[in-house]
Amino acid sequence: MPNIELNEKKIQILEVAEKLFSEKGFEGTSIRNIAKEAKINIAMVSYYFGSKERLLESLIIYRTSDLKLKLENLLEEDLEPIDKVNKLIELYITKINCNGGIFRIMHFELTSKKREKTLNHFTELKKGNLKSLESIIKEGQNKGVFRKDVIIPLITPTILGTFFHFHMNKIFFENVLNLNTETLYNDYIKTNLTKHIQQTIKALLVYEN
Amino acid sequence: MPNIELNEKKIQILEVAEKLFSEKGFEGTSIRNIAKEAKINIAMVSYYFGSKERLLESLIIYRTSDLKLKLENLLEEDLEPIDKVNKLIELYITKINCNGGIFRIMHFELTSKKREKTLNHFTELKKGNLKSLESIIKEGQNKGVFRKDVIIPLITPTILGTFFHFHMNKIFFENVLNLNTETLYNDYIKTNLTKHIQQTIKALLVYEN
DNA sequence: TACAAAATTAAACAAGTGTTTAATTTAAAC
DNA sequence: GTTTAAATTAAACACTTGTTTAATTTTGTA
Repeated sequence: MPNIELNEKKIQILEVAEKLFSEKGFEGTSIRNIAKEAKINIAMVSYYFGSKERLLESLIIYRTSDLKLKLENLLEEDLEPIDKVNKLIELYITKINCNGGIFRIMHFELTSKKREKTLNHFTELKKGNLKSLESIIKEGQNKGVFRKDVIIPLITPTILGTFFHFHMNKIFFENVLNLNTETLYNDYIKTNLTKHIQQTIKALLVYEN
Repeated sequence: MPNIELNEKKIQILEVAEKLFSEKGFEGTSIRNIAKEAKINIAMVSYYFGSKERLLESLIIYRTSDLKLKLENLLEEDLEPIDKVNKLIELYITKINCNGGIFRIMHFELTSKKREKTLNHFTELKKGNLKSLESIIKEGQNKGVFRKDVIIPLITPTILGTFFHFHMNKIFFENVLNLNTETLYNDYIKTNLTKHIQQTIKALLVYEN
């Protein structure tokens, strides 16, 4: 196995792997599939990454490394709490939407009992994200603009879950909402779905029963 | 291949398959895994269901057949729209939660490009569910208790997505929320998570901006 | 008891899996 | 130009995959 850093070739392999994993799942994608699509020899995956499992690990780190940073920057900005929440939602969606399909893989494959060890990096990421969200919400609660009886850890499932569920039922929603082209579908996410989630979270945070 | 109806043995196989599929994914589970766990010969799966793919199909039909009925019954009940929505949420969660892990499989595996053909039954189910939800919401809108600018098809992603996302990150939330036993975890879903979703949807539906 | 259908089995099938090997080519350094 | 390390390759490795076969056992019926 060569140097641990990512070179051009490794990135090329990662991106092909991401595409195939997101289309056919981790188990459903063979190294030969990846090699063929990336036009490399099947031995190169083991040569560069060590194993298929470690390829997945590299992919996750490759894709998630800058999200943490962006979230932390958001905390420092001079914005009202509700605007921070809206920006956080937007950040999540654009980030996830721009990155091939890795988040779909994470959402899925990383929860299976088989892959508990690969989970570590992902768990740390999630804990960090939750902390960022927590500080925003608490700021809003202290300012008296957010209600205090919301369960903060359950807000992320609502944000991400809504998005993922929409994404996972792509074919269904393309059909129901008449999103015939890829552009229409992506625009719908960028505008309507994002707005729906923001509207939902805002209502949850400020609505007095 | 014998009779198409389900006998005791077929159900036993279905339930083992459900367990393993939900733990390790469809591709990650072999017929030999299923056969061993169900204590049957590996040929029996092909004998009873024809193929692994058709086994999955049978499993989905087996698990979803009564959900449609229960939803339609809910429509007929004499309840306020918001109570119907709350009951619908509760129905979804208990139904999904009681059924091993098939919904997790559906959520995932049925969205991959590989399995488009198996999708049909599932798509019909989703369309029916959406219609039921739509009629409840519109009733509320006509009565003037629900706002009229919500995008109805996006409500299901928020309900189910929140639940699934929580479920998929089980290990993470067990950790964060100190749900050390299986009972604690299930109770949390039954009470707090359900309430969170109901609270969220209610806020979305009645909150005036 | 005898017969036929259904259920069950072990074995084999061909194809695909991730990984390793050892040989060869390419690139870089001296 | 020679030497050394890295990159790339085809072939083989042992193993698992879903499915089928053909033989055997079990079950139900007349």
